[in-house]
Amino acid sequence: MDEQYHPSQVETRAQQAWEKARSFEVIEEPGKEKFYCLAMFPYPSGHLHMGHVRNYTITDVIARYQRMLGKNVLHPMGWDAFGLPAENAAIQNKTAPARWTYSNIEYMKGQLKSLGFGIDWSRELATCNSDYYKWEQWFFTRLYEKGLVYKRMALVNWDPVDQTVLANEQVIEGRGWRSGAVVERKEIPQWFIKITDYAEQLLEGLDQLPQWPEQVKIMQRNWIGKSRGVEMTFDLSAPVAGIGSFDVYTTRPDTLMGVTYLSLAAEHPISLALAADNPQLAKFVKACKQQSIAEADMAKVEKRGMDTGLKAVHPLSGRELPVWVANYVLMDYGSGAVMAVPAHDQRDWEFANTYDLPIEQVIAPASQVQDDCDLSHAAFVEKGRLVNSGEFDGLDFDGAFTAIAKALKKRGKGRVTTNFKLRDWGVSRQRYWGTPIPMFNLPEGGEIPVPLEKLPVLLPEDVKMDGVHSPLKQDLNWRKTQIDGREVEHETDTFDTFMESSWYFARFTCPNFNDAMLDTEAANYWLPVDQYVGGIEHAILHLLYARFFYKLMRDEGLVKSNEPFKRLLCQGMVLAESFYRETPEGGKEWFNPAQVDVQRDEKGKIVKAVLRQSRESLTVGGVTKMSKSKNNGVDPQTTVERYGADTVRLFTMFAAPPDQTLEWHDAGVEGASRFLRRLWKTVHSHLQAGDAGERAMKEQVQLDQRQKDLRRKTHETIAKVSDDYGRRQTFNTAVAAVMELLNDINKLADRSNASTRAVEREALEAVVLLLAPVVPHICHNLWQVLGHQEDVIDAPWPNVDEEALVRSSTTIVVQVNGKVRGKFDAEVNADKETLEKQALSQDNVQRFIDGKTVHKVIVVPDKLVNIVAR
RNA sequence: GCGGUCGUGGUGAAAUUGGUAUACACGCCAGAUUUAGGUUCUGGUGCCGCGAGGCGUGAGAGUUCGAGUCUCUCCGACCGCACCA
Repeated sequence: MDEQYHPSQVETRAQQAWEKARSFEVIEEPGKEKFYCLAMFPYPSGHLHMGHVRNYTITDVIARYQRMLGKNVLHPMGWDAFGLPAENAAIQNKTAPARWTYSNIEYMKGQLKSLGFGIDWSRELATCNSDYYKWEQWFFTRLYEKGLVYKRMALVNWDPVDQTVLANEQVIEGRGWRSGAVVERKEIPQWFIKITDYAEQLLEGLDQLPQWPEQVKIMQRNWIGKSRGVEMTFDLSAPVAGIGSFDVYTTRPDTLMGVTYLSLAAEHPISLALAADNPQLAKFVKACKQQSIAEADMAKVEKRGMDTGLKAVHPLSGRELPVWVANYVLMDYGSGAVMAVPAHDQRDWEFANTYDLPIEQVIAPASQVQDDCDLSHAAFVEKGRLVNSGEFDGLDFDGAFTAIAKALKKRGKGRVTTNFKLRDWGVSRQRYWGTPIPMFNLPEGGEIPVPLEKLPVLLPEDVKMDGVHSPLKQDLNWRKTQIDGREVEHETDTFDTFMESSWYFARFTCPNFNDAMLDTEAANYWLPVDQYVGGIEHAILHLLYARFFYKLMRDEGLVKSNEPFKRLLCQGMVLAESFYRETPEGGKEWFNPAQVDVQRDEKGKIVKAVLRQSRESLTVGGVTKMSKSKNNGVDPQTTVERYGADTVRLFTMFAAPPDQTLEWHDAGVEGASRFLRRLWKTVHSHLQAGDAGERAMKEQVQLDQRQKDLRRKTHETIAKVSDDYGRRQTFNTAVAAVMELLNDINKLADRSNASTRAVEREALEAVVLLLAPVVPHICHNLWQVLGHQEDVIDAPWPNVDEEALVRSSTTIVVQVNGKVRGKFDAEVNADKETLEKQALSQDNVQRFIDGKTVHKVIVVPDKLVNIVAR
């Protein structure tokens, strides 16, 4: 064994061994317990970033741990290869999106291999491959046949100069990112999948996921947003363009008598009809349309509106109420019309104050005797007791809900409904680099799905991008085709890329199956995924769509279970310190942490940061998410080359619990590297000392106290680390526990007799086994030099020797009035009376209860005695 | 705006079921080895105080024998919001 630890040699050796033995390729073994461990597959952007490294280190640790527990572990990897960045990069680099994507995949695959992830590369897939998207297209046509797909008009961001649709991301402060033109909302025909048909199931399914983080389940519940309310009809006092009424939905029918006006979306048919011969209103409608379709922007925008002059009839009171057009109502949500109760809704309250609309109180606080409440500063939004509501006065929320719904129903003006905030999934994208939507458009209007024998609808890969239009839409040859002798046109829109990421985990079970979307035998062996790991940013959309798709596949008979991901872990972001200097123009020039030296005071606090080369002083910009704009990204490749993959993996797992943010610090990486060197050195010295003393262990030599203590520490650590990997998934505390054990081994540092060496051998082997999932390369080598034939990846996980854990005595803490005043050793399981007596006999305890009366003594066995004295 | 999360030493963090606050590591200080520096090793390191002791988990209140942990109010930071993935 080499005395020095050389990471690159050690890592090459281990990686070659795994490659040669195809260690991570797995097949279905019906007799063996399976474990499907999945990381969210990466978008092939060009380079791995630290977020990827963190994600795949977590799944690799879990996968390797489960393998050592004896399971048949599937840990696959693939590429979420369609998407917007490829189109942008293609324009910039004057190449095709396909070429750019494939070369990125090639490079990033090499990076993943250099990190030593135990991945079954035989199952690799890329979603831009037609073998993959063919089945997605087929599945869409099946959904069409089942009536789960429909086409309707829906809003997009429209760039009037480039004449193209923009993603929300491409709209910067209301303008197109390339043209700079003010972006407009536009309605165009788009395909939708009826996720709302599954809203109830998606909601109920969350209750069957005890191993999901509570916060994710809460967010999904809120997103689905099930509510019970009343849908009602407001008649217009005079019909407009043949429209005599419109519908609104409310969860607060108890406030119905307080409605003082109604608001319509700019795109509402009534708004449009009125705008046709009202130039002022037309101007306002146009202004409303120059607004982002992103909900966050909608919420922040200044609320504006315009009175249409039209009146609507209150369904119960018969009062005529003004109808407004408002910029905060969107046609795509609900019915595109809302009733306004300024007294009891904050948004309506603000709007009413701006435009001097009446505010009429109809709810009084339930706790108060008098009816009035102060509405001069804010709306009263709590539920309470009805006032100023005629026959409904005095009712509480539930009573009013029932009574008002009944009254509306009697007049044929409303009904109680269950509503979901969840909206159907719009899957049409007017872009090139995606899965072509498998539909034929008929010349006379309407469409037919592309039959299976004509699938896949291939996306041409050899294309030129002009930066504005989709090559698909430009290519008339591609568009024109025939079916059954009829001239038809291919749909030129492509799918939302969430489509591909909604079922890739199922395809990993049979990536090369050509006869169907899934090989049901393989799929039902591996699925559901036992452990899914990915960023919290996917907590809602991706995870909801994937759950939905899984239920669709179940109903198609492709999979048998109801939920795709049994256990979920959402990892935190990776952050780094940022540094900048002010430029003469008043901007900020950001410098990468790798170019910066920091100076500290005697307490260790950072006082100054300077540019290493010029010694120019910089401003510390704070710890933020690694990003291009702040130039604070740390390149995984450079770090691996400098320290080795094991050091990077160790630091990543040690620096923070997986679900929290992780701050990247080179000093911390140094520490991880130091620990691995110390581990290597300890094993080396241990082997140098001679015979491991296995005979001593076998012959059950009587151990002295120090040896017993180390054995106990060894087995306590095995228990702790197993719990941390398996149940708690706190890898940082697992690593810390192993560090403690290694510290204890080195403290003992007595290799003079065989029985001590035997205890030390047991401890060191435990260290190597326990760390093998985190730092597999060094452990692969150390396991060999410790004399084992089998690879450490195939070694069984160590067992806890319960006998080694037994303690004869334990430390009892003594408190007086909750403050620690002493400690003593006591026998394990000592009875309460003994502990109380011993605690009271302590000198320091006597000092603190002197002159006081002991009122009560609380004894927590084997832990603590608290004396309450006054 | 709505929904969610998080605030503990100089820093990353630990404290798992309400029971010793700060494990493990970084940084810093001192010493040893080497000595060009670094590496390596040993010891110290929450704050105030000479000490006994007091204070201390974003701020404030509450429940409890006992609160980092539970409850309420406030402040701050971060994530998502349906066409970035």
